[in-house]
Amino acid sequence: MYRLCHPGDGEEAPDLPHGIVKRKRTLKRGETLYRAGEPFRNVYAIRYGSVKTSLVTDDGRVQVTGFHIAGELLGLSAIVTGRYNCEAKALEAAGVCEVRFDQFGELSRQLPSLQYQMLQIMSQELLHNQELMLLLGKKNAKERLATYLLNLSQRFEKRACSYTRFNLTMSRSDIGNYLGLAEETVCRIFSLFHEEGLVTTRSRQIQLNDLDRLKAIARG
Amino acid sequence: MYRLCHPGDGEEAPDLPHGIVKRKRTLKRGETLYRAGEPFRNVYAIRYGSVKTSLVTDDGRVQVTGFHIAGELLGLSAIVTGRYNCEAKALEAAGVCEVRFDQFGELSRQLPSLQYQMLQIMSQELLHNQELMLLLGKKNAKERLATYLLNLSQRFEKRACSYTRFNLTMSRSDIGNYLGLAEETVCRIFSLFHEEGLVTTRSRQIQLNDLDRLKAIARG
DNA sequence: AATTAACATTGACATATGTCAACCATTCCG
DNA sequence: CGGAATGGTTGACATATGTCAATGTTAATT
Repeated sequence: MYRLCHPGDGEEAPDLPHGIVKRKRTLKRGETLYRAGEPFRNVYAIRYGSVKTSLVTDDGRVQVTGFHIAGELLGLSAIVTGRYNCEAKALEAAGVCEVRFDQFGELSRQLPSLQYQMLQIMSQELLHNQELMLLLGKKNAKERLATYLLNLSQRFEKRACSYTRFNLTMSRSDIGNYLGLAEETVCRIFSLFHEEGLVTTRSRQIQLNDLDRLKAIARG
Repeated sequence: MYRLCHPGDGEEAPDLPHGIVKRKRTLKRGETLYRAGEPFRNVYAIRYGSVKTSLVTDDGRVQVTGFHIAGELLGLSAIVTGRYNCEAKALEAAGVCEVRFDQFGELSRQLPSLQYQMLQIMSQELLHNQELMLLLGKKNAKERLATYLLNLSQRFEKRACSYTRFNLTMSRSDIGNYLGLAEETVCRIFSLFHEEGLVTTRSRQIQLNDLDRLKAIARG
């Protein structure tokens, strides 16, 4: 499978012409990659670390729209308006490849598979969004959190990371915000899952002890 | 702007080679265009009428994921898996252009703008999904319904239809389902808006009497 | 290492919205 | 046209989750 940028420890990805097209960039925890309203120039492939994206409404409410980890692509929803509609912020030290979008047309003539790949990525994101709609529209708090944990788990699995034990780089408040729940509700459900032996949490470290039961909960 | 298929009364769109690439199809009210799990072969451009898409969970819960009107494109989230993940059903008599997806690669070599167009459309959809996340995650019932009505209004406006007076082709139950609300709640809010003179409803006909105030409500 | 700030947890209580039920209005179809 | 089916409305009441507040814990900073 074609990759815009290989996630990993920092070796240069061989797929694209060097230099012009992509540029590496590192972010400290809390640093902003782009803000809502800024002109759209680049998409970003995450090499390592994690990034959250969020929208702000006129009246100041915030909606976290996603958490993104190594191998994922950021900024695609900005294509249509030419401006980023959300802001992207590093949740921990992170590295990204900056890919200039205005060179995409050119690039995909040289590399026809890129076009196909792009459709795949965007389609994947649409699919994910639909699952999220289901979560936000129809699931209760337990189901939401279980679904969330399993989704993270799967994404780590794809990236050859441990999928039963990982670090939640986002705060409870971020999780709640993303899932349409209050921070306190997230805490309570974590405690509940902990009591029932489903997960073991120590601060932001989490271990999933019973994937099957979690799946059953996620389904309802 | 390039169009896959011109919405309207049925004249053949001149943009694409006839025949091979696209085929017209008409649907009666309630008829299914595709079902979840079916192999993905086509995307569909709606020429007239309206279509709803919905997901079903293992335990039988349904989530309406969208309502689609003339000029909009259906099926893009199926690209990545090769199967439709939701089902699409006509809300009223409708006409669509069927566009074979396996000819897209070929086609966009002939018509380079198509590729660009495709990115635009998908990006637009991602953007819309994010607004929906905000709605489902952060807005209360009144805000949701106001947002919904305004969104429909805007889409009709783009298509040169009346944007203050239109027909809701979907049931209250569908609207509620889509917005993460009970059918009864939707009814109550409609009644409330009606009492306050914001809208005039007679069954499924609706007239928006005060867009500005609706906008204020939608924002919170 | 001590101090401070940010984050997490838990309890008590409030409330928006869901659920259940009865009834009314439209639309569909023979 | 009439009767049945589907869809819409309203009320009474239940409840999941939010809000507010107090306290504990972890991480950042000097």
